[in-house]
Amino acid sequence: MTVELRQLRYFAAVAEHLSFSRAAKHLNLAQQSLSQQIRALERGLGVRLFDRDTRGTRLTAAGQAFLPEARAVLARCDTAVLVARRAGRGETGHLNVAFLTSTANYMLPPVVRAMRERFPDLELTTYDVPIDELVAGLRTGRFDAAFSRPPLVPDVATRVLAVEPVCAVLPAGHPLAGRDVIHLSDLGTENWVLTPRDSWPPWHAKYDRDFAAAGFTPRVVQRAAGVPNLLGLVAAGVGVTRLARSARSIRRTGVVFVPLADDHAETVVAWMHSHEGPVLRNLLDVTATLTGTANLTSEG
Amino acid sequence: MTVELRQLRYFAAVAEHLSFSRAAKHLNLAQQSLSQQIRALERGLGVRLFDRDTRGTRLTAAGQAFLPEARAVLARCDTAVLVARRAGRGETGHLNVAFLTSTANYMLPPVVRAMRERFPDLELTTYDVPIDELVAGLRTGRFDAAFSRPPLVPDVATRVLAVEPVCAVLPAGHPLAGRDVIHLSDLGTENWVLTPRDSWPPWHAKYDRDFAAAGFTPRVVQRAAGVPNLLGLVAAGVGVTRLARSARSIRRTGVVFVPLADDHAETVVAWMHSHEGPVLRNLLDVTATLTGTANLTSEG
DNA sequence: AGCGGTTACAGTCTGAGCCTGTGACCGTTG
DNA sequence: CAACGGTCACAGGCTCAGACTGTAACCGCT
Repeated sequence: MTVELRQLRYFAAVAEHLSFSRAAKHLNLAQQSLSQQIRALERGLGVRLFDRDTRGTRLTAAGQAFLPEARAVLARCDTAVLVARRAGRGETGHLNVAFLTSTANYMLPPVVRAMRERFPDLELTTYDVPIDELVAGLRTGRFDAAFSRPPLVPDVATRVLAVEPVCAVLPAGHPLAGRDVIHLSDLGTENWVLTPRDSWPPWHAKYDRDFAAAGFTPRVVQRAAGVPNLLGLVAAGVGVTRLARSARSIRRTGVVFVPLADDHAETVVAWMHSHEGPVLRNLLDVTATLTGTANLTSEG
Repeated sequence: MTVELRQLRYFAAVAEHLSFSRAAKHLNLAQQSLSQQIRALERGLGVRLFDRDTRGTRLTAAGQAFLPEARAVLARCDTAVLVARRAGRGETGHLNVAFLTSTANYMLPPVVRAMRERFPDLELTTYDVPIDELVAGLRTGRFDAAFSRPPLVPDVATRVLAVEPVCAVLPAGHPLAGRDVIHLSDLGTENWVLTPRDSWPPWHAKYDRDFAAAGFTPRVVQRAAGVPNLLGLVAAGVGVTRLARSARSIRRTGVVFVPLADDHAETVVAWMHSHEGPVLRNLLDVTATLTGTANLTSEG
């Protein structure tokens, strides 16, 4: 037979009280049962741990050597249980989180700050990626979660965190730059700069529907990947574009953001239902808390 | 319910094989029993450790966190068992050993060397003490064992390790210095130097019997505690004395050792039966081995 | 001698740990 | 699409370990 933790607890109690009777009371056990368990432990080890007679109980030298060891085993097991329970609650472990480049500047700081405060022992790794890599990463499990615009694919779960106006982005000095709000149809005759069609087809499909509803097909004179590049082209007078208002913080010169009537952009947290675990649930809880207490898109 | 080592072993096996069926075979257990035990562990912890379906078994994040902890507990327990067993065999622990001053020079080196070789993890402390302190130390438990002349008291157990001639110790140039052997009665008219009567009464009682059997009462002109002091007095011509031959190594000038007919001195290991333990038994075994392989009194 | 305390032995009972049998599910094969 | 072989989990049964109570043996105190 092998040693069991129950026996180590019994042994440590007898060693502490130097009395089977008192230890048994402490353990809520009959003294006879305790005596039996200690004898079984001694038989199992092949070592006498206590000298005892009707006057009392004393540790043998082997018992004295074994006591700190037994206590260390018990303490180590308590630690193991704690580690398991904390991991089970998602308080420890690892989380890989992707940020769509255009949302990273205003989403990453509050999310990372809040997660570090709530779960200081959680290891959080963040990635700044374009949309196609983001969705692929979620699907393969490389990313546990992502902050993005809605990817518009059925297998990725999302929850909206923030909604903000979509703006026409015009070169400084543009005739419409001073308006409080304009309609997409007002830009039917402008040159446009947009991201590559293959950068994320579901989004371009939506753009096509939006322009058709406005009654025109945009004259795309240049394509560029990434919001900073689009902003540069607009500032250079190459064309206009359409972006969420929070993109204003990326470039502040040479461009003007004018809200488009009836158009909004959502920021979402995205994940795969099939890859859920306690750490991810904690992240979702934290982001739910964030949306109730702060205007996320104004930061950056 | 609390966690038991058996469950940790089962958990580690399933984690290693990533299969209940294979782990059960490895553990010589029915797969159904293993499944039950793991579920009981998960209920006890309140944490799911494995994801499983008909395709296979995978560790959850909590399971991954728990695995090294579980293995550490099992390893720590193996260590505890080893510590207990080694202590039970007397391979570790502490031993306090006293040496009668006059036997230390030739007994201490081989005893300490042999014990250190046989039990490198045993902590050995040696003391150089006079006979009264030596016996008192055995009785109180301060010393676990002692090397000495026979203390001639009934409650101290002894085992003879060596026997050597007893010699008359004469000043250099003494008329009897050139003899091969003399009788105690030859020294009836000499001045004598001896240790104080109260240094160890049982020994002086024996000295009295020895002198009476030789037919005289020694004229003790000086008393001195300790063999080196006695030798100095003999060298100074103050008187003669009687010592074991091994005392020759303490002082080599001004004195001559002439064997006394029919007189021998024993060197013993001494201990209290009521204070026995595995470490002491090991020491006794080691000393028994020493006496069979070396002439102890010739060293020093 | 009686009492109160200690630990250990003996007999009994209950439930935990193991067994076997089998169900439900999944992937592969013919 | 049915049969097969593999997986893990449920159900029922059996044995014995761990708990109980009762009591013996021993020791120190009064």
